[in-house]
Amino acid sequence: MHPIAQGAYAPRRTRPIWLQIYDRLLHACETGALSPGQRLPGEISLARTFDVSRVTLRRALRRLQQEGHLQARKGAGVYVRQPLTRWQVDDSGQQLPARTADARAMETRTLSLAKGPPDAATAEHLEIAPDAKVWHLTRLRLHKGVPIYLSDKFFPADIFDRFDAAYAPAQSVQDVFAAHGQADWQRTETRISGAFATAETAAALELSPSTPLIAVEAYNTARNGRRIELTQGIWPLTGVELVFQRS
Amino acid sequence: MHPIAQGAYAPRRTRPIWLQIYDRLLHACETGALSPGQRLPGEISLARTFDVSRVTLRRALRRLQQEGHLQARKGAGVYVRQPLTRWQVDDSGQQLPARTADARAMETRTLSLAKGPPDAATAEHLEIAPDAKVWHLTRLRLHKGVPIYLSDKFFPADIFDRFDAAYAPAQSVQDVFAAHGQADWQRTETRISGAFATAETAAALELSPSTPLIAVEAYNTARNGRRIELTQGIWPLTGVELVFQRS
DNA sequence: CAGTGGTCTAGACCACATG
DNA sequence: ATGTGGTCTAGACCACTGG
Repeated sequence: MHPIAQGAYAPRRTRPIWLQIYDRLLHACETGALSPGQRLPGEISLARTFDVSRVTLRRALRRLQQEGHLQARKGAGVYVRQPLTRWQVDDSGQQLPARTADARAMETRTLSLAKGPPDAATAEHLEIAPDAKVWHLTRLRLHKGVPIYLSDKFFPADIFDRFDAAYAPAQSVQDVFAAHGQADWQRTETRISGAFATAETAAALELSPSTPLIAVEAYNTARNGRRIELTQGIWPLTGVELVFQRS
Repeated sequence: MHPIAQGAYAPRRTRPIWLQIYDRLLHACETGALSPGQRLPGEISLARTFDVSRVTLRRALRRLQQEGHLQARKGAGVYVRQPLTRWQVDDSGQQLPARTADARAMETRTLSLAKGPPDAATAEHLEIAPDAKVWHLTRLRLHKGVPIYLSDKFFPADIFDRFDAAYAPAQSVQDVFAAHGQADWQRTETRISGAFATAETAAALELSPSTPLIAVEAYNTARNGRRIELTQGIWPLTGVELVFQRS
């Protein structure tokens, strides 16, 4: 028998079996008995090991997936995720690029960049005409190789006529702003809410579908009051901590 | 047959049955076919209505509970929740009490107020000695009678020697600050992360256990740098929107 | 191809809330 | 006492992944 499953269960009335299994698996993740990247035995096998039905076992696994400790891949198996980052975003002043406890381990991957007509909601957010054009930038941020943040950014194309050329060298939005004479801007509004992973967003973040997420929507505004950027981003509910500081 | 369940299901490969049931129930909540406060038929009956097993039906219900549209009460039934508030908290400047779109519909209920020794973590957060004393205030905020925010607040007792007397008249922390000569303070740090409802927190917020939550931890600091308040609060993941604005 | 996770079924027992 | 939701079981078929 696998060592994780050793020992009898506490009475069911004190704590459901599936939560006791959750406890043991979580403990195994935290102590390193299950190491990141490792593949778990199959669910049928695991259920036999824990001496429960597959349904009960899956309930424990589902909770661990929602919390980001495990990730199931259909047809492949259940894998132990890298421990989630407590990501500290300092959003005071004009400090846009998030400072991180371990900034060198952060990687930004550009998934797509294209110019086109905005949908109605985006046009309204940016306070532009529906027939104007916008740049649409989709990026993924990874910490130690683990995707932790997926964002869509929108910029009015009339202001940033050379977005792609300015962005390409360093994948830096700040560079784009600077190249278009937009050095003086401010993060004027940040909205935080909740959501659940769709099939697509789950795939991008390497999470199980239906995982709870935190969603952010933010505007950057130029000195003259014009909105020059709309950001919509999501990250896993657990394992990321957002920090707002004021001196 | 209940009208909500009318019509055949789309092929299972396009969308799982439980998600199709979820879709229909959600639509019923949004259109008012299921009105707030209403009790749903029992799960066995509902499963028969939707022509699925109880397990499949419960899967749809669970998702709706996680999103705050429904709430199950053991032994009593499943009820339709009041539509969730999009709660806008303006946290700029010294504006502590959250401004709300409909402030008159907000109610604050004090659950407990007591003076005692802090636990180790609280002492560290408030930067006080472990053997100092702190006031511990637990409150619940309701919008239109629906609990949406549960908070624990801690204050160093050496500063606020008459907390209870100053707090009682208006249930106002600001009044306590004013009565102790602490008019000049600042919200210096706000940390946002995720969590899941325990049995206790679920009961207080009238949610189903294991519902995903957003958690906030914040400090208020006096002019001299002394931390005078620690707040730890939680609210349902969905249905609340936190807004940070800067002019 | 075999094995995986995703979905679904038809039962069952329990603790709990309500009338 | 009845009915409720919470938990659990032992099966089954499917789509997908991998060797």
